[in-house]
Amino acid sequence: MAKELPLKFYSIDTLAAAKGLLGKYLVRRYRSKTISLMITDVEAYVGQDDKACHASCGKTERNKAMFGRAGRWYVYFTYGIHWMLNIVTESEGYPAAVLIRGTDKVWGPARITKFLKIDKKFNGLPANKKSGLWIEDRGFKVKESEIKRAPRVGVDYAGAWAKKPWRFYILGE
DNA sequence: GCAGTGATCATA
DNA sequence: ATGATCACTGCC
Repeated sequence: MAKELPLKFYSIDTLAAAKGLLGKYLVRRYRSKTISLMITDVEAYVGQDDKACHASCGKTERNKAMFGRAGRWYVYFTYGIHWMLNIVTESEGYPAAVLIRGTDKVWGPARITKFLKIDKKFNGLPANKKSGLWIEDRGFKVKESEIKRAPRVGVDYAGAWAKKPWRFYILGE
């Protein structure tokens, strides 16, 4: 039982979408091979008021994907080496996204993109089979009581927003 | 603990 | 045009 998540799955409240993604499978079709990883760690970035969100300083060439339709990928490059994978949420025009931070087999936002060969090409593409990168529901249920919360990582500069427990994860860490 | 790495953005 | 910044990783 593997059901591709419809794009409308993402056009809801970002925190709800973030929690909903735990236990789902990130699937990459690459050179006739299919790799799947269960999502276990995510962070929510919500709107222009969120000082930790890239969109807090307005729309730019880099972050415009976050302002687009839900269910698209927002992929950006940072620290000169790393690609970060996010899925856009909520309604078009409202900048919000969920960062995929960890999976069962590969942990670490930059490691995931490296492992799955994800780069700028995916920025703005829809999360469906056609794009080669999508998310599936394979029937794995995550109980609300199993979801742990923590402040987001690497956003100390964001003042009060840095304290918001918008990181959601299951298993260890 | 902190260097490495380079696209992106603001400033000019 | 230049300089600062950066949702990280890996090595010291």
